[in-house]
This record gives sequence, C-alpha cells and structure tokens, in this order.
Amino acid sequence: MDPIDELNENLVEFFDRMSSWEQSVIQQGKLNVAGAHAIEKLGQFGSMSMKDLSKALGVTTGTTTITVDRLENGGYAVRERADNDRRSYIIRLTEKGNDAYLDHHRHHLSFAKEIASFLTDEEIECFTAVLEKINREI
Amino acid sequence: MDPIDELNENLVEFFDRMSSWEQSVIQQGKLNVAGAHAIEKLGQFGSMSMKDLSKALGVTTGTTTITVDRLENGGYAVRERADNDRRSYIIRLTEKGNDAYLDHHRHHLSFAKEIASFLTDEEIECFTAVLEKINREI
DNA sequence: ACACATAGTTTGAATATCAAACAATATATA
DNA sequence: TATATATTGTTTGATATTCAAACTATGTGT
Repeated sequence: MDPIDELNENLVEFFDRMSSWEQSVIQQGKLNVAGAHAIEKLGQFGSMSMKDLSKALGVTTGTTTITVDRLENGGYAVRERADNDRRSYIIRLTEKGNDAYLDHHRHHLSFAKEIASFLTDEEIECFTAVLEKINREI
Repeated sequence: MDPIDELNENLVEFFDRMSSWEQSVIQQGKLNVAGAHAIEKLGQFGSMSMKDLSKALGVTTGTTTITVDRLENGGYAVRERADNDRRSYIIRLTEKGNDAYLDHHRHHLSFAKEIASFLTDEEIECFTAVLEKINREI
C-alpha cells in the first residue's frame, strides 16, 4: 500500500477519535462548546481583546460578545478596560475560569499519558518530534 | 521538559490546526458541516441505517433525519427500504454523493502529501506506525 | 393477543452563528 | 484644528443547528 495512503488513513482515524474524545470531555463539564473553546484559548495564550479572541476562535466578534457574556455571567472571565484603547476590552480568566482551564488541561495530559503508556520511549520521541515538525511547517 | 508535557502540547496544537484545516475544506464545498460529516461516514463505512449513521455522527436520530433529508434533496444520498426491517432505511450515497466523498478524500490525501513532503521516509514510517498503534489501542 | 421495544419522523424550544447596522473611540489628512 | 475614515465591540434580525419528547409504524417476546 502507498505510504501516503496509509498515513492518510491513520491520520483521518486519529483525528476522528480525538474529536470524539474532545467532545465528550467538553460535555462532561458545565460549559458549552463555545465557552470551553474560549477558555482554552485564554488559558493557552493569556488575556486578549475581543477581536483577538474572535480571531483565535474563528468566529465573528458578535458571536464572541455572546460567548464572553456567558463566561462573565458564569464567573469564568471578566472584561477589563484596555489601558491604551478605550474602545477595547481585555478578557481575562478569573480564578474559576483558570481552574476550568487547568481541569481541561489535566484531561489533555491524561490523554497524552494514556497514549504514551503503550508506546516505547523511542516511539514517543519520534512521534513528538514529527508532530513538532508538522506544527512548525504547516 | 517532561516528555508527556511536550507530547501533549504538540498534540493539542496539531489537533487545533487540523480542525481549522478541516473546517476550511468543508466551507469551500457546497455542503453544510453536518452533511459533509455524514457523507464522510457513508463513504468510509458504506451504506447504513439512520440509527447507525446517527451513532457514527454522535447526534440524535432526529438530527440525522434533517441531515439526510437535505442530502436527499441535494441528490447526494437516497433512503432505501431495508429488506429485513420495514421500519428501517438504508442510506446510500448516490454517484453525486460518492463524488463529493472522493473529492473530500482527495483533499485529505493532499494534506497527507503535504505533511509527508517535509518528512524523511523514516519519519513517515515511524509517524504512521505510531498513529496506527494509537488507533488500535485507544 | 398483548405488552413492550425499536426505527425513524415530527414538533417545539433552546442555542449558535452570521451579516449588517450601530455607538464609541482612534487615526490620518487636510 | 477640524474632518473624514477606520477600528473595536455591541446589538439586532434572520437563519441554521440541535435536542428532547411525543408520535407512527413495525418488530419481538410472553
């Protein structure tokens, strides 16, 4: 079989499984999908403006307004006035929001741990190195 | 840095990039997200009942009714009576539906090809082998 | 027969998302 | 400085997605 075909098949299946996994993790929590994604971005990249958050999430600013409204109501995040631009807000995770992020992060980590559990050290190293290369190049 | 942390970071980033890629590919086509996913499942696993399709997609049968209605209206799929159970339908891709599947498949293939283009043969082999192992074990 | 289970559809409500209009503020240009 | 233009975020109105629950038709077991 063509190595590319083989790579593709395994890639598609892996992506599919990871999607299901991610969705089930989100559904276990109290946040809706949009809120969970927003918290993940804010946790990963730190506080940012509505515009940058919209861009990171791949949605319009109107949609982000709703998402952040809900996060604020739930006590997960706050809007803070930007110092330099009075039109702009910086969205910051509260302690509760950060806890939610860390919880999600722990889930990811245990997923990675599970994967690593049935790989040899050499395989882990190779797999990580290739992923890093792909992330850099794509 | 802990190898697990490193694996996790790269995994999360890779998944994120692949999600964006998948979404942009779907948006280039004429199908909505649900329809595109349904066609992918039907193309991959072959014709199946509404119930099995719902399960494969991770949605309720009510949602799948809408999705398949639209695929049928667009000429991508047909409902066929199941031989053994008159309550049940088998959803089958039409030629147009199969073309759409093949087109999507080609996109995936060119994605895999792009990835492979900056990996060595050895890296491709290792990466594929690890993915296969993960898919088998998870 | 009869009750119960299952496949799929319909319905009504909740949620998500967008594009466009809008208000407030910033920036560039005359 | 004044004025036009651009940008940030919100609001609005419309459309799309999805679900749970009720429903129809059919199957299964007692």
